[in-house]
Amino acid sequence: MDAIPKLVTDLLMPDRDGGYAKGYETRELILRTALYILIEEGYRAMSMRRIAAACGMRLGNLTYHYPTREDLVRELLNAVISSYEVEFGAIVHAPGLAPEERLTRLCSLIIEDIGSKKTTRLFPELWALANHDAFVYERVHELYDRARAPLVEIIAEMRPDLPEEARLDLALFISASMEGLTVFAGYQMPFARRMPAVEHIAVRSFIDIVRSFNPA
Amino acid sequence: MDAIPKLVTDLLMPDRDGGYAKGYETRELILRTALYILIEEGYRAMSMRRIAAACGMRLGNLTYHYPTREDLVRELLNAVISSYEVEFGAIVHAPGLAPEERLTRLCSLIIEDIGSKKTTRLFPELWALANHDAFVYERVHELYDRARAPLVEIIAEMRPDLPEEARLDLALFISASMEGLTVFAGYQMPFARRMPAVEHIAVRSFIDIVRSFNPA
DNA sequence: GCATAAAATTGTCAACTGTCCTAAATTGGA
DNA sequence: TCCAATTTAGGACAGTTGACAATTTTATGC
Repeated sequence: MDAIPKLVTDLLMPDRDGGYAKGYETRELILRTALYILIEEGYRAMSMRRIAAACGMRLGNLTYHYPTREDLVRELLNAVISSYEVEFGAIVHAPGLAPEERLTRLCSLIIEDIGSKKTTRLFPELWALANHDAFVYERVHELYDRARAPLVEIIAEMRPDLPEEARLDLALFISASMEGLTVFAGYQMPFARRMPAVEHIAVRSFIDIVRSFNPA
Repeated sequence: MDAIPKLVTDLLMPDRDGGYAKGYETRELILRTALYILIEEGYRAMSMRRIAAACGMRLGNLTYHYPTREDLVRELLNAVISSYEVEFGAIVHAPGLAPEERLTRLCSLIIEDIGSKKTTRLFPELWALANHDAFVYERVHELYDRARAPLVEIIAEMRPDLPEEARLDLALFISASMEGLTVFAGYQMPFARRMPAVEHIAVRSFIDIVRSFNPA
């Protein structure tokens, strides 16, 4: 298999404040394992015992590091979402390139990530959780806010004539449009093979609408 | 509150084959209650006891009608998804209308449904479940296949010059694009208020890309 | 190396889960 | 009206869950 560019680091752990290095490594193992189970088997299967067993440790040790399940889930989502935020924060502003070209590259990057197993499996779980958990809701939409920022910037360059609200609406549409591909052309989805063609349509469509949109 | 047009019947129960009317009503109550819990509290909260309690019946009665939880989930998804299929099957082919106008109406209808509480809450659950359950996967994508059919028809009218594959790709993009709005502008989502503006952008964008797309 | 903080083990707890079984009550057709 | 099929109640079961406490083992700065 060819080397697939890893777009997003799996987890961004919070800084170690006190404690031994061993404990820090253990917490990272725990969250990484929990993420693995979440992706492979779903949220329902991600029980404390299941995580501990998959880590090769005892339940008591897991509850030592994460006293409650809620603590663990919170930290897991923080770590996962933070890693996505870092990724999108690192998106280059590629000076000198035409805004259309930058829009194309940005969308390609996002769509490529959507096609990865991790993102295809993880985000539907997050969307479902967000509907019944205020913390997840906040954290997920905070991520999307940041992910839209570079989009808004490019749109502003292409359409300085537009009011800010219209730019936000355009960015929102483009972002939502790409996220929607997850369910249809994401990893092992029925139209995963059509992703390149659909990506082409999407990017063309995005450029067209940004160019031509009139909020009247 | 104004009367909100109900786009989709909650549930489409399978025909009664034998048994008393009472039992049929009970099964409908069970599925309706299960759906309510799924929407309000999520899949994890939808336990057999929780459903029975919310129905005001004993657990034994519930397991009489649905011996296993898997049976219940299966029947629930069948009933829910069937009701969506019926809805999309009933979409009028509105003869005499220009294809652009029919595309606009169809998209408006779908987006309006996406803004409903039921759809906004239910579908992310289905997407998450589909990632770990082959039955849900099949059933959900069967629904989407049917939902795309009228879209493909309209596109075919607008672009008889295009090869069938390109039409499917266009329909896929349009469908996915709308579904993606769920997470951002669905019921009680952060940009629910922007839905009308985003809908306008979406429809304009869809018409443009169908009109201008060149698969070369 | 030693003392101490940190980490990991082990066992327990009540609550909850899905499934199953038997007996009582109800339904609706003959 | 009566009776058999159907529906409901009620209880029991083993297994799982998250949380917790007491104990032992390990890591690390001095």
